[in-house]
Amino acid sequence: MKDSLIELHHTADERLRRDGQRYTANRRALVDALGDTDRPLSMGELLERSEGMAQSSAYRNLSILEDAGVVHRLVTSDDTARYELAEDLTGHHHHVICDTCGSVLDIDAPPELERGVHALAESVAATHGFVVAHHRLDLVGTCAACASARR
Amino acid sequence: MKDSLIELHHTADERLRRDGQRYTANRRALVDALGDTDRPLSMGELLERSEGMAQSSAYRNLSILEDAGVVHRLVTSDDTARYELAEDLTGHHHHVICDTCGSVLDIDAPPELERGVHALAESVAATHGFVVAHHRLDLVGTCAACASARR
DNA sequence: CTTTCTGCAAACGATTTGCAGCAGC
DNA sequence: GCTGCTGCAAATCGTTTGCAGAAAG
Repeated sequence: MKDSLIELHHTADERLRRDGQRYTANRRALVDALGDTDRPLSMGELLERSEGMAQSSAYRNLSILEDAGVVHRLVTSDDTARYELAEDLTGHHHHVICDTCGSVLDIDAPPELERGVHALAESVAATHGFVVAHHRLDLVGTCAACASARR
Repeated sequence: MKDSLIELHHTADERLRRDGQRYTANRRALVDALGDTDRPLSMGELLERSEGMAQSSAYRNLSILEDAGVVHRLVTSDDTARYELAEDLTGHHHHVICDTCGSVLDIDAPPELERGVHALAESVAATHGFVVAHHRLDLVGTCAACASARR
C-alpha cells in the first residue's frame, strides 16, 4: 500500500469523474485515511485523521465516494457505521468483530471456504431467484484487549 | 414450529425469571411474533403484529429479551435493526439480504461450509487471541421482487 | 403492599439537509 | 461566471429514557 497510493487516488478520481464529481482535498483526505489502514474506520477515527474537516462534509463525501464505488460503508452491531475502501481496491476479505468494543479487524479466508460460499450463493440464486452480489463473513466475539479487561 | 410454541414460551419464561424479569403479555406477544416467522422482523413489522403495544415498550422488551438470551438483534446495512429468536431456539442459520429493500431471508449452509468457518475461527483465535463466540454469513444482493421492479 | 411494567412524552445520538459563501474549472 | 463543494446550524429518524400510574406476585 505504498506506491499504489498514487494509483488509488487515480482510480478514485476517475470513478468520481464518471459520476460528474470532483476529487477535492476533502475527498482525497478521506481516501488517504482509508488507504492507510488495515481495518474499517469509524466516523470519529476518520475525523481525527482529516484535520479540520466538518463532520457533515465527511458524511456527505463518504456517501458520494460510496456511490462512486470507491468506499464501502458497513454496519456491524453497535449503531455506528464504519468505512473501508471498496473491495476491488483492497482485495476480498472478511471481518473479525469485537462485540464488546466494536473494533474490527480484516482477515482473509482460505480459497476452499470462499468456494463453498459461492456454491451456496448459486444454490440460493437457483432456489429463490435472488441475485447474490457479494457476501459477508464475520467472526464475532471478544478481542484480546476486551477479554483481558473483563477480568 | 407448531407445538414447540409451548416449549418456546416455557423457555422464554424461564430465561426471563433467571434474570429476575416477568414474562408479561407484551413480551409473550413479541416472542409469539418472532416464533411465527422464518425471517428477522423489523420494529415496524413487530408492532403490526403486536396490537396496541407502545413502541417504547417493544424496544425495552426486546432489549430485555436479548439480555435474557431469548432474542437476537441484528443490523444489516440499512440503519434499522431487525429481531429474531436466539440461535439456540431456532437452530443455526444464515441470512440472504436484499440491499435494495432491506428484506432478510433465512437459509442454512452445508455442514462442510460450517466446518470451514470454524476452522477459520480457530486460526484467528490462535493468531490474534480473539475469542470467537459466533459467526455471521450473509449473502447480499437483490431479491427477486426488487430485481423485477428495477426494470 | 412492593416491585416491575407500561404508555406517554421528552431526550439522545448518529446521520442528513438547507443555506449562504468559497472554490474548481 | 457557473456549478459544485464546504461549513454551520437546524432538522430527521431510529432508539432510549424519565416519570407517574397500572399490573403482577
